[in-house]
Amino acid sequence: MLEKTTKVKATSNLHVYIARSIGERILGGEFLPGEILPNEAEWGKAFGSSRTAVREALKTLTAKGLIVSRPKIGSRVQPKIQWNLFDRDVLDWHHAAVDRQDFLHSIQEVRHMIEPGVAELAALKRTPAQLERVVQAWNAMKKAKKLDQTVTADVEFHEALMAAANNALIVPFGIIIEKALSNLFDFTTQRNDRQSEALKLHGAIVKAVTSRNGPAARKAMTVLLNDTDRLIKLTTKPKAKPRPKTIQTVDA
Amino acid sequence: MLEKTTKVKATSNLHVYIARSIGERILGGEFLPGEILPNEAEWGKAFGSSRTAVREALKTLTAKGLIVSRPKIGSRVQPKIQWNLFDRDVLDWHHAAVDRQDFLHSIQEVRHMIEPGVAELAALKRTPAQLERVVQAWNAMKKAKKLDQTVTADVEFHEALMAAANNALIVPFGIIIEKALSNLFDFTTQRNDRQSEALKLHGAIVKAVTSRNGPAARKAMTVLLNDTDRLIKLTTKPKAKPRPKTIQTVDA
DNA sequence: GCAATAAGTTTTGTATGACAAATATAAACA
DNA sequence: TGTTTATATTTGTCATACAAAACTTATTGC
Repeated sequence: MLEKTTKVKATSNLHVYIARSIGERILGGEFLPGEILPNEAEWGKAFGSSRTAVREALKTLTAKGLIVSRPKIGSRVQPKIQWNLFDRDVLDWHHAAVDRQDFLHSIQEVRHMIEPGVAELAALKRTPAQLERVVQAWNAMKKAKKLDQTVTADVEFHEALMAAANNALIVPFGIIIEKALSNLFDFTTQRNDRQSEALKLHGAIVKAVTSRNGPAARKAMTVLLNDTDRLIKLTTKPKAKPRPKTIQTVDA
Repeated sequence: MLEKTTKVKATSNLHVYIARSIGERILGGEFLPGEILPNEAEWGKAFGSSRTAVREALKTLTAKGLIVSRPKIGSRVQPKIQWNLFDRDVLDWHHAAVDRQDFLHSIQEVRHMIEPGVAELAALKRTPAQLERVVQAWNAMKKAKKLDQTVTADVEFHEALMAAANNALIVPFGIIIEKALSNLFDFTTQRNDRQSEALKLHGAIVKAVTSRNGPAARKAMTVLLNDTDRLIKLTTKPKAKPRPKTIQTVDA
């Protein structure tokens, strides 16, 4: 089968490459939960590698919750509930397997749950240093010339906010934000007009966090997210699908 | 306190044991972000194991975002932002390293962000089968005789709700819920009086989800979480702090 | 002197072969 | 029929060797 050489990232590590290859196939639905993968020797033959490299790859997949291995049984794909979708790799593999707009929609739903609360907590619990980081990210957004600089600063802004919320369990969400914004980036290369609007909305958050106004921070974040929703809807307007009719995978 | 025998888990797998040992030490702060771990040969000597087993353990830690390895450099502890705290193992290791009440507090903060939204989405997007699962979990809560049955059913209830929200990115939160409730379990072995109250609050969620009433579901979940907060405060009453002064997150 | 280049060193990465341990399945037995 | 015992398969662990990467130091050329 023809592997696409594009975007392969020239992985210097064989076991990383193997892990990604198998991981993508699991996330892509080729191996369903409950099914047994080919055994290690077979993978080795398939990749032209040693069993050692295969095993290290499988340990990676195990660590991410995708499979479990047992002697005599082999490696079985775990139920989806075990999958670590908040893992950067798993998220990438998942992303490659689902419709882009559905993916963005899922992300925005989660952001709407998390980020207003994050903004509020940040406003209430931030330290001066944490505020400073948020402010600097905002300044970077203002100064940004190219779009990728804007995206980088934008991601930093949201991650700084999360750090300012002073809750370790919130930090992992940064990955979601990053994914969302870098995806949006691809959509919006030509819509620089949105820039100033987005800047203003971020500014409202900065102001609220600075003045320790929790409810205002929450509200400002909600406004920003609504604006992002609008942007997504604009740039990815559906054409052929009168009824989206997204069939959701029902878990057992 | 009498540990349940399952807690030790008598890991039959050496590399799992090694991964946990090193993982706990990283989460415990013994190896700080940016620092280099001992090399693979040294670990092997320390554990009396082969380099192979150590390497598989390190691949596990790498997959969970704790370290990165490079030739000639060694394995370096990643910045915390890379750590997959939503991973069951990492969460356990983290849990072992922080104050229990702080941990529960962090979890509840996140639950307050996520779960009202989950309940609302579930009410709006659930399928009949998904509702059925929620209802059955609730029935199991009613029927439960022993406390551990209650906890199991409670976890199932919240996970069923998450599944009913029909957003793949929400599923990983189940781990957080599980952790919170099993922790609460240890606290509340003697407070069976709470049971009927909790049941009623869960019932309100069932009703709202059944009637597809999003806002009511959101509200009912918030009420339940506030009750849980109260329970935590009761069972872990602070001694030196006369005024807890916990800032309650208010939903819009 | 100093920059570019080469050599050396350390650590992870990969390969190979062997055997141990676990466990589902089949066979033997009471 | 139900229980125990073999057996085959697959992962788990070990030991050893060499390749590849990347930092450090020495050498070379100007």
